[in-house]
Amino acid sequence: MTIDPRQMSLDEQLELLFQGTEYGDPELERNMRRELRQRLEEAQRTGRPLRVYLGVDPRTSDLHLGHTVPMRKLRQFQELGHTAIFLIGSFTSLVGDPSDKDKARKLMSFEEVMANARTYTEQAFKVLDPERTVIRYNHEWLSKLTFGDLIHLASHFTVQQFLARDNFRKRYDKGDPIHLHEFFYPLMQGYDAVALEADVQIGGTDQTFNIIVAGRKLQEAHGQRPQVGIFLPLLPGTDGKMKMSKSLGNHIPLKASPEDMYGKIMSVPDEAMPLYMRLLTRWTPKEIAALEADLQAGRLHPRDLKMRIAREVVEIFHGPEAAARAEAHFVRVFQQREVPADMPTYTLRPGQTVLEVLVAAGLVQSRNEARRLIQQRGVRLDGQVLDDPRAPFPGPGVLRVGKRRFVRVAEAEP
RNA sequence: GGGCGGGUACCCAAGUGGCCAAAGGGGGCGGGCUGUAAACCCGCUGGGCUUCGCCCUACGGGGGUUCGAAUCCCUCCCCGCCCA
Repeated sequence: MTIDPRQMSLDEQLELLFQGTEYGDPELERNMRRELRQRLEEAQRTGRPLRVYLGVDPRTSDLHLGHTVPMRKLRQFQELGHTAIFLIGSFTSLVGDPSDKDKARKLMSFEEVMANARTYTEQAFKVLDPERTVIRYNHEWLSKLTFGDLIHLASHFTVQQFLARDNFRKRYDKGDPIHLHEFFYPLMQGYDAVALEADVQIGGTDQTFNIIVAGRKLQEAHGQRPQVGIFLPLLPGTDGKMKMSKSLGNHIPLKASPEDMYGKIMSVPDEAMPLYMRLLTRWTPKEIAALEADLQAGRLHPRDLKMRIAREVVEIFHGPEAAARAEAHFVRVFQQREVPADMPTYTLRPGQTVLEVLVAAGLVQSRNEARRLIQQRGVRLDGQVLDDPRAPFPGPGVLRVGKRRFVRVAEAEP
């Protein structure tokens, strides 16, 4: 669905672009709205599209649902005819953004980062329009800065400004280390805006400092008009509380299988569903309000709402057929407690014990783990609990560990 | 550079010679409950084994004292605070 900008008034465009955004400070939001309106108006008048960018740091090998929130905002700009720049933080990743962390991050090697960057770009086009996306890498300019350049950039800021950021503040107050190089991160990101001559930068609410304080200031210092910051709420992870991130282990990867993505969404606590609806689905605010009203009135079971959300999200990334299959799988395995349609096969070798099969089939990580699971009655063959690790394996069937680990055990070929 | 305080399992954090494979919390996993892989309750959570117990490896690295060390000593590395 492409939006024809000529069919939307300036104010309608502005409304769309600000939909779902979150600004802690109403003053900031007013200013950003005003500035964006002005730029949209200029773009329309001069025919020069805005340069809108979103940066991601490829510190891990996969994008997750949290990344897609600002990416979809970028997509909206694309659809309104603007230039979308997907910036890979090939250089900033080496340091890691201190914004969302309460501790310093490991330094990474350039090789690691570039390997991750490749997988990022592939995954990014699940959301962005490849025809209208410019991919850039910030090592292109950041690695060329001299020490003198760095000092010049740094001279625009005070230590107090940095220490006023709550994440640095907290670490400072707790006596946790703050490494000097972490202060360079906002400078680097700010310089990205300069190098890209960005009109707009999109980011999560944790990016306020990097975008507003660092980016705008450095652009001004370089004689550019400061960019407009568009901020989106942070998507909570599978724990329902903390920001989704791989390092916290609460992420849902984009490359998860449809079944896995569906299930992971179902495992997110109910309380997080309002945000999931708003940040991940294609539903309009009106539709969301109606669903919430139904939920309130008891006409809609919380689980059913979650299932709809899960299906919608899987559909966005894997298409309608895969989403339907994922839902069927979920109903079958978790509601009806039946075995899934597909599962890996393990071929039995003569004389194997229960314990040996569990290990050999890769269902457990160690023999002790297998013993524990057996003791906890978490191992079943065709529904029968197996309670003796040393017993010979009974025979072919569906071997299940816990709720979601399955292997079809087959008889050895004669 | 000096003084003081620290470095404990996936994370946070107790423990200051044996009762410590190490309290507690989080996370993860298993079970129960549930028309949710939600919430809630119970349990488990280093590896190996001939498993009411035994062996190995583990409390920043290395070395030592001791019948015995996460706990004491030496040394090295790293962090915080104060001073310079």
